[in-house]
Amino acid sequence: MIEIYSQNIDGVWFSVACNQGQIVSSSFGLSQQLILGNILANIPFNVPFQVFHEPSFFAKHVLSSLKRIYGGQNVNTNFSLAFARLPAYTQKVLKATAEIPLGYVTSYGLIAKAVGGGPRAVGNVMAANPFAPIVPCHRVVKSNFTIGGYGGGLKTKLELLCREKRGFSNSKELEVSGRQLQVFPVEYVLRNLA
DNA sequence: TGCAAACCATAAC
DNA sequence: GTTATGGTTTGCA
Repeated sequence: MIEIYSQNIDGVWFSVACNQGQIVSSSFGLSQQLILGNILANIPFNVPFQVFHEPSFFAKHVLSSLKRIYGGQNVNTNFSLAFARLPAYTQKVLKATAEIPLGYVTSYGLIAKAVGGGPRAVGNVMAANPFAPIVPCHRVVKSNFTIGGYGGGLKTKLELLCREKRGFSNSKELEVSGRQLQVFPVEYVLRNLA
């Protein structure tokens, strides 16, 4: 049984679907209806689900983590995510994205170089990210450090990145599935907006 | 700058 | 199988 919880914290809706301690999907946004739609679209069709009003202990923990991620705080996102039902390539891209640290961004193209495939394919995975904002797809931008797109709206993406600003000044290299992935301070994005 | 072409995994048909 | 679809990138005028 998949359990679905949603909660409004300080004017923003957060929602999570979980199954025995594993997160099947998560989402956030201004409209409860919209994010519930996201959640429902991402749960498998052959598993029964139920929507709860009172969060369980685990759900409470997840929801408050979502809220803290939304607030730009450093959060341990070591949750067990339901990757298994996703296509192999999608898993690789999401896992690479999950490695991008707070305060940094990278580009669609660089992720593509690290995990294979092309930039547009990476963009497609981002657009369908079932685990927002746990898998920080908002930290992926265009190669020229303009913002790119975002499911929850560009304004939201920008606000998230602003709150994640940590004053780093140098790029750095991550190791992702055996290859290097370069990440850059989020300031690179924020600086070229007027 | 702006436009066209190459790009590549998915989902839908 | 085939096609349509992007949260892209690069090259060239």
